[in-house]
Amino acid sequence: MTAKKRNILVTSALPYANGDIHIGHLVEYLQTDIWVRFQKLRGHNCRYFCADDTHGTAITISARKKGITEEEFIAGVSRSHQADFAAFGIEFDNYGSTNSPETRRFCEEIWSAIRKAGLVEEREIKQLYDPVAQTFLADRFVKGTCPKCGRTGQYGDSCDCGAVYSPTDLIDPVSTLSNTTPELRSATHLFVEIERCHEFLEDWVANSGALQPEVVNYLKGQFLSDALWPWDVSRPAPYFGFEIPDSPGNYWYVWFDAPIGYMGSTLQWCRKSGEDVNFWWKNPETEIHHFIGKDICYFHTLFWPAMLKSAGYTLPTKVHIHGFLTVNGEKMSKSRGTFILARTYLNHLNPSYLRYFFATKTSPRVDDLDLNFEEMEARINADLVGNIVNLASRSAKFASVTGLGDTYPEDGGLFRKAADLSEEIAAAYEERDYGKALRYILECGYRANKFFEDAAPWTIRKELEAAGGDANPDAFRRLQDVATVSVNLFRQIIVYLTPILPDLTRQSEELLGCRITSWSDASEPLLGKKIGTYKHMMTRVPKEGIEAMIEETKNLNTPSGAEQPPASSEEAAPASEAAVSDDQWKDSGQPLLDEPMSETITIDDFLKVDLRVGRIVEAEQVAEARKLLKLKISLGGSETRQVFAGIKAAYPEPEKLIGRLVVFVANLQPRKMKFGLSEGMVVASGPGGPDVFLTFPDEGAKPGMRLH
RNA sequence: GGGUCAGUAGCUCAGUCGGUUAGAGCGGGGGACUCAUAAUCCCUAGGUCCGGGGUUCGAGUCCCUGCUGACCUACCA
Repeated sequence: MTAKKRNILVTSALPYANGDIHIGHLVEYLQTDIWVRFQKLRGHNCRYFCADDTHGTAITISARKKGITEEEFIAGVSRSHQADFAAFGIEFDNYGSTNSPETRRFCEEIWSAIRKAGLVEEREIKQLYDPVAQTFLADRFVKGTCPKCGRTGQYGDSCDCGAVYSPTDLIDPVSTLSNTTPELRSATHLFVEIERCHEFLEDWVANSGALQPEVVNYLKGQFLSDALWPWDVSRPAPYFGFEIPDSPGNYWYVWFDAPIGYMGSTLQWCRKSGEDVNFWWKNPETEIHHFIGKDICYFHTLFWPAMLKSAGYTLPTKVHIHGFLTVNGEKMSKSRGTFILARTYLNHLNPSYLRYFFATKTSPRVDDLDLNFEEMEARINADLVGNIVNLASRSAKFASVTGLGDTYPEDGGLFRKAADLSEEIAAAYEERDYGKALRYILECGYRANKFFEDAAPWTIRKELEAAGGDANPDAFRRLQDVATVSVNLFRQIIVYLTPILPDLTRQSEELLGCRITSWSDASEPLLGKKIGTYKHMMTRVPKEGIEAMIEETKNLNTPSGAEQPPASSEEAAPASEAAVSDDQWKDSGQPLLDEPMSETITIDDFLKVDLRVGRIVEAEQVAEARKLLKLKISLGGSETRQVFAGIKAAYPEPEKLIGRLVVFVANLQPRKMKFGLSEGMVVASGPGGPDVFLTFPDEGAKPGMRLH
């Protein structure tokens, strides 16, 4: 290892102060934390800074909903974020907030620099304004009818039909904040003419080495091949953020101050620790590493370097860009129970599992990363518990009897071999290729277990016992040798794993009676020590923990769940009364009890569902399917849809359905099923199985008619 | 429609500058052992390296083309 001590400043993207930390966030913070711990273990002067991203309209809205000020709101979120991070062992040197005097200081400095550089232009733009909520409306806060196809309930920027437009083009626009009609107002906005940095950016992107090759391609093809659009960095009051000093009534857009929050957080730490902020941000001898997700690549690879460059700050040494998290191969989903909050995870599973599993999946590429629970279980159980922790468990049992010898015994070159891997493993960590690092580390584990197996210390112990006490010093010596080797091989592995599993290191230190403070500890054997009694370091992944976590996530997200716990009982009460009421039909209240009413929706919500009268023109069994019938629904004219409906048990003779009219959900996203594409849904009631009852329109209805 | 990336054993992946019989872990099958959290160790399973062309003495590895998938983008990030 080179003796040169590097200065390394590291950041993770600032989490937005508008929601809880979930496992998707953790992909980034865990991989950054691992990288930082690695650099520190290598003896470098490394600091990790982060902060909450606290500005913008969304924060104001959330605070209002709770009836508190924005400052109160973000303070609460910050506490919760930091608690979650700490529980996962993510250690920042400073965790700040963009709503801080330190961040404001840098905003002002950088702003005046880009003003001076002639990058700022003013322009009038027309925008929808909500007079009730007293705010200008971003695209996603306006809904209305698409000017092209006439669909209702579309967002301000685009329609499901594919049309793209500006919110001012919407017919009957409605503010989603107040449900009132917004008015058109014009306002002055400030734009950064980033195109003036085009040449610099092109060069930096291509030649700095700061970006992954696929990112370079992406930026070149997607942005740098054309003129760069001016960047709108201001928002008119009221806006929760910092007022622009030379443009009263205007505020910096949240994305202007977010990356500057990195600097603000650094300064905060500098003030506490007596360091010079310029040593970290204006120093060619200091490296700056940003870890971000691919969604915010644009801001960090174009705007941010342009801002830094204009203000004379150090450009990023490396922007480490990672992909998104999927769960069981799909996007995280609230209803499937895979939109898992950090806290929910912590309620059921050991954070080390996730640290380890994410590490196995981490590569320097921008690829998405999949969390498959079965795979996670298998890898933790096999790699960590079976291979590595088990090595400690089995060797410590003997080592605690014999202690470690004073000289390192002959081990067939195993210790040497693992020590020789030191730089390769380090290189893999450095490149953020933790999966590769772990492959090397696990090899050490296999070799160590094999050594232990071949040496068979349990048979040596039997020799000892047969001889009775100390009567066989040779056997004792051999037993001590085996223990010394295997404990040391274990310790090497633990040194290498320390960035990923700091808790496991702590437990190992206790067992070994010796701290692990440096990467080079892996190259020096530990000798002449007593070894403590082994205590379990890690248990296998509890299946029920995973299930309970998913269950809890589902409950957090269903209307009848934790948010409104009394809902079902309250609503059930009147239904029970109905059951005993004296109406002539004597209908039971049971169905309503079985499936309580959903929460209230607006007419717009309802209109989203396009219900049509359809005629079943074909109906057939799907031989291999347990529950499905294949239907062809005509909507009149030549319009037909193929549908797979789970009604086989209720309608065992599909040919009897042919010709009948049904109510049909016509705009449901098509779904690929095992037997083909299902392009909608027929409406039916009942609990399922044989008790499914299709809904038939009254006489006179024609295929294609919409239900209102 | 344009772009980026990927497609290697049931699963997750490794395969450096093109070079000899394509690898690992998990899982499966068989065996051994008992120190250890049913963990460990040994043996084994045989995949047209997505398909098709081409370059080459030689291609999983380079070029072209097709297919499939993920993501981005579709004249406001």
